[in-house]
Amino acid sequence: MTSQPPPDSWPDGVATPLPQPAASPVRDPPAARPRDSAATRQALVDAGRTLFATVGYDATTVRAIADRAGVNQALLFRYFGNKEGLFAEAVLGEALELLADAPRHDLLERTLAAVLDDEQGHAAEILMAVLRAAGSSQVGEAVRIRLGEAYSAAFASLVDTDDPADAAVRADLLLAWLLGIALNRSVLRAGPLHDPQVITAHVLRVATALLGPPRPS
Amino acid sequence: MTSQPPPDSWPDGVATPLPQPAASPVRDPPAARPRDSAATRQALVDAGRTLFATVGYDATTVRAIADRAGVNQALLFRYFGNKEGLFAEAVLGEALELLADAPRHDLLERTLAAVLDDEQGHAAEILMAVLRAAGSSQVGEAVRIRLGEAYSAAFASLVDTDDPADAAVRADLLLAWLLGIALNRSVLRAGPLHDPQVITAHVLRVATALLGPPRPS
DNA sequence: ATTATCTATAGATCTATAGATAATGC
DNA sequence: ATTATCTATAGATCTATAGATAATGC
Repeated sequence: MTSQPPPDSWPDGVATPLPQPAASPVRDPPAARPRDSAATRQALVDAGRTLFATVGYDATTVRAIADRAGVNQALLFRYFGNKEGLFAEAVLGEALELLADAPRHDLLERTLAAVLDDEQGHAAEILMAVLRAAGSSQVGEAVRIRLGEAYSAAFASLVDTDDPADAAVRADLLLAWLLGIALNRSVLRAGPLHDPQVITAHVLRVATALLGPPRPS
Repeated sequence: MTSQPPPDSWPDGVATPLPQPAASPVRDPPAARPRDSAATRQALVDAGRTLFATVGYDATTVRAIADRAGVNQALLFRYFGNKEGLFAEAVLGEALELLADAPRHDLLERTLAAVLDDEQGHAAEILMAVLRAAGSSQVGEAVRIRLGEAYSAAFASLVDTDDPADAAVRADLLLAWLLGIALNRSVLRAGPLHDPQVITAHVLRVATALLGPPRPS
């Protein structure tokens, strides 16, 4: 209600409006990239992924994406139809590929590492974008559900039980945990969950209690 | 990209635009409530809390709140200054009160119950609104942090350790879990995490592993 | 000639305000 | 006279489109 200084430190590389590469005041128009539709598409996909990951779907504007990509905003519509189209390609498509490529035995470790990756590598960005979109209302449920199911199924294979329903519950509980951790860290940048090693140790330890047989007895 | 039927089933009582009480086509203007600023304020607070809880802060428009409350949208600004002002009062203020009133010994059970409450009682709505706002970018970090710290501190008192930093980490991990569960359930309405009893059992069981001494040995 | 890119703008919101109207309190 | 409520609208976005311009390929 009072001062509320405009968020001076944002999630990541995304400073207040957006720190174009280093905005030296005047320079020749950014090399006037040679006409290259593939590169333009890719630039939009990359910019979109980053922004969706750092500020969420709703708060990411088409113009911000285009600006970050250094291309005209009309091209986003030319190549992806609309904002949702770009999201589907830049985030959902890549998230499914990511999962498809992953070996099962270290799925938890790898996903956790992506969630905890402060340098926000490729995988981490995709995951964050998905997780943040899950909190938003715009992006169609159908898509979220499709993706959720894929991850659910993958995690369910880690659970030590014969009951498929039980496996699904426990897998989703574990995913929910990762989601919560990711969101906590994205908001409270320097909060208690800042240290990846500490988090990993706790999560792996406790996950055995969650995934293992119901009562070790 | 293709059909994407407009979300026919929304989180809760909030159907597509909003199902005014039962919209019988023509009726006398809703009883033309007698002038009552206190009641108007309260109606706005209630409507805001519900909408923030079900569709999130960003996606909740001032007009939607006013419509749901059955009052003119200008009154929202008259009484709360702006959208953030209403959020602060309807959600943050109440969330802090909620916590202040809670006895410590069953804090986890009570919070969990609020998260899992499908009828979306008062406490559940407040909590959901907070949790969803945490995923949004609009609502000031300062506020989220303030609130996060309050809950963090409360949960930290549950942890069985002498190291305050360790207690904070584990408390936040538990909170993160509740946050993730809440979001999962708000999105995947009928997903694996639909049964409160099952969830409660798992969470309470596993929480002992998280909160208890590092290695029971 | 084809295709990538840009300009300009329509059209739909959405927050917020200024100022008029109407109901109470005295 | 005070105060609650409503009307009307400014001003800022934001998504999306139509159509012009300019760079390549032949």
